[in-house]
Amino acid sequence: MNTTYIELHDVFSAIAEKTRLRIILLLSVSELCVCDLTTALNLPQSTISRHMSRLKLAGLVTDRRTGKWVHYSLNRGSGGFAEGLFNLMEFAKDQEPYKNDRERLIKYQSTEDCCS
Amino acid sequence: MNTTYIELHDVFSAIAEKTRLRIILLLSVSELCVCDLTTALNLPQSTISRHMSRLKLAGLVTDRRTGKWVHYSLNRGSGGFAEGLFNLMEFAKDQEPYKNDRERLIKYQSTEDCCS
DNA sequence: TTCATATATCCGCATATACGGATATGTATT
DNA sequence: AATACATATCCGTATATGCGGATATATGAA
Repeated sequence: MNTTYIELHDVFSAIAEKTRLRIILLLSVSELCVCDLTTALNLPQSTISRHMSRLKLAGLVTDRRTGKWVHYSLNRGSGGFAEGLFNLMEFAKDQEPYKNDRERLIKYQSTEDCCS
Repeated sequence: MNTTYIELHDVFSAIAEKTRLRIILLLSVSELCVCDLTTALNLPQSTISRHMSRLKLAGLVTDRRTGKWVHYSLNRGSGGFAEGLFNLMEFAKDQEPYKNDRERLIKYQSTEDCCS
């Protein structure tokens, strides 16, 4: 009985929040750590961390610890549902605020480097 | 400037509610009027009507008036995004409470007939 | 062990939204 | 017009959830 039983409501309510949508759209580009997201979205660390925990619980992201840093990435290939959602959302990647978020992240990553 | 601009958050927050999910899964079987949904879900009419208005605003359903009755159906083929969502959700149709809702609706439709 | 840094969790507050009875609107029918 | 029925909207209440500073935990360096 270890089959992952997906509840539509759990997944959709995890996605139905503006900040978490921004996070997902950023993660669709590359794996990121909490400090990356904090900078790109200009939000307190506790806010980001809380959202990541929610996304993880819904099975939408996975985390990987490397020393002090925790790297999050989209949980692709986990059976198809989450993957299907991510693909559907792609069309919005050049809308705001997603496009701006991506640019801010790239600019930041090219200068500083929180998780070296 | 009449191109329908889809906001991810609007659509997902419309879907991320338990009753509205049940409504969408029922509509994926057939077009229904408010009285059908009220019976199948055993909820007050005002509750159903309010949810329908929300789903319509998000572009997920369309309505069609016939006399006193308003028939709602899924807004398929409206560009792909909503359609894609509906297809993704199909996998859950035999989970509860969706399966039970469907059976209750069918049983009711075979006896009474609110919208004749 | 002590300190610094990254992340997670706690907690009180503010806000958004679902609820459902009451009421309004719309559409026949007589 | 008066009535009946289906649906939509209003409104006060209850609940869920996001917020962010404070604090706890985890890891590595000195």
